[in-house]
Amino acid sequence: MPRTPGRPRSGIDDTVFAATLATVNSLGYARATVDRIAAEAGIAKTTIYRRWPTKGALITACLVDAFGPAPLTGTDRSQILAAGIRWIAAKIGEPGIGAAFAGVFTDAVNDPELRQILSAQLQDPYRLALQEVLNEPEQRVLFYIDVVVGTLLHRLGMTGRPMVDADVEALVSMVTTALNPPLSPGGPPA
Amino acid sequence: MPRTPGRPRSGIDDTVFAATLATVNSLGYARATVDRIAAEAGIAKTTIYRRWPTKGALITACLVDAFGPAPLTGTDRSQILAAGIRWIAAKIGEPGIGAAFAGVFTDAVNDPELRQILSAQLQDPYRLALQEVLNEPEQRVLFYIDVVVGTLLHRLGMTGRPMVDADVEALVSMVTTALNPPLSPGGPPA
DNA sequence: GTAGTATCGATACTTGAAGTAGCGTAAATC
DNA sequence: GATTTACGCTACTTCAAGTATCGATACTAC
Repeated sequence: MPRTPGRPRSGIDDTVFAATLATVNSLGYARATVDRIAAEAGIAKTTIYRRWPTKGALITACLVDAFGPAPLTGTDRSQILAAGIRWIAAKIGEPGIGAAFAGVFTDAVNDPELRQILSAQLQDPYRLALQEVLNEPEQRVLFYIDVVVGTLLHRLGMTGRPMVDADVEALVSMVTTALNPPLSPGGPPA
Repeated sequence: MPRTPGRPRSGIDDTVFAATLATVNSLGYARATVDRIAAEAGIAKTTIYRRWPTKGALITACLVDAFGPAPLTGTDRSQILAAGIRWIAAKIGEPGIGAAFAGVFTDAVNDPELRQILSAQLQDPYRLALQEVLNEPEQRVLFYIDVVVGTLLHRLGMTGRPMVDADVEALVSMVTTALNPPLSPGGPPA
């Protein structure tokens, strides 16, 4: 296994990710500057910028690492979707992750390049997996993602606290009902 | 009608609000600096800071002015809620308003003071009106607001474009179904 | 060993935006 | 006219993102 010459990169990615979440958790997203994250990780700020081009890219990579693969398990489509909703709700509730997610989303609103990074690296893998397992068209899956993630982030953003389990279950019920609409006495919806 | 001595404030609030939306619409929220908004309005930046303590407070006041009262009309609760959803979706689709809304919301995530302003001045009036007209408890109405506003903002944030009518109708259907759950063959939900 | 290459740490710097201070001036009341 | 309050203007402070540079370090190739 021939390696390229030069000093190899030290394995500090995990250290930086942990420092990022810890800093965001203790200081909030706005005060989690790259300087402070670097200090928390015990490395130089310039080292961070050699690996990730912008702060948004760093946070996105951190979230991709923190989320990992979605456990889309269940015996039918409703159960699979419900598992996915409970999983993302729990992740957003973990210390630092929710605030980092909301922060980078917020930054992406007016930054098309970051939006691209966020969409491609964070949303698309889960969207594609959901399309496969639910056998639903892209537009429909994107709608479910808007509903679930938007709701969870709005709650976190307006209250500062993650959504409580009872409301998560209401969300599960609402979305799974939309996925498999019940036949109503007046006939099925057009 | 006795007036206090001193030079009266000139009636520039509407001019500033219009300049704010115009600037946000043409440049995006991030580049809509207070300097540029002041220039667009043809006044000094210091005049803006004499009226609103922070940029977030300015944007919030601008949104309160732009939204106005919600038209919660209809013959039953579902129709009233549907009218409210279509109204806020249309408002968020207007040029500048959606971007300004997403921007302040984003800023509020890590700014408790701004969150307070946003909650008290923008959300609470509509929440209270909804509680009255829907005859639902506060927690339930807050959940609906999270779902509707969160979904609309997530779509705008991830795509840069407001939600199309077909998806707004899917949202209406989903939320009104949750408001008045249909009796399913397996029995009503606990 | 030496040469070459790529990374790290450290310091300093540029840029841009939020918010503040101070001052002269304009428009009102008394 | 005296007082009071708001405006325009310029300059300033503060902070964070991102960049530039340079010496030191850790590896490969010979």
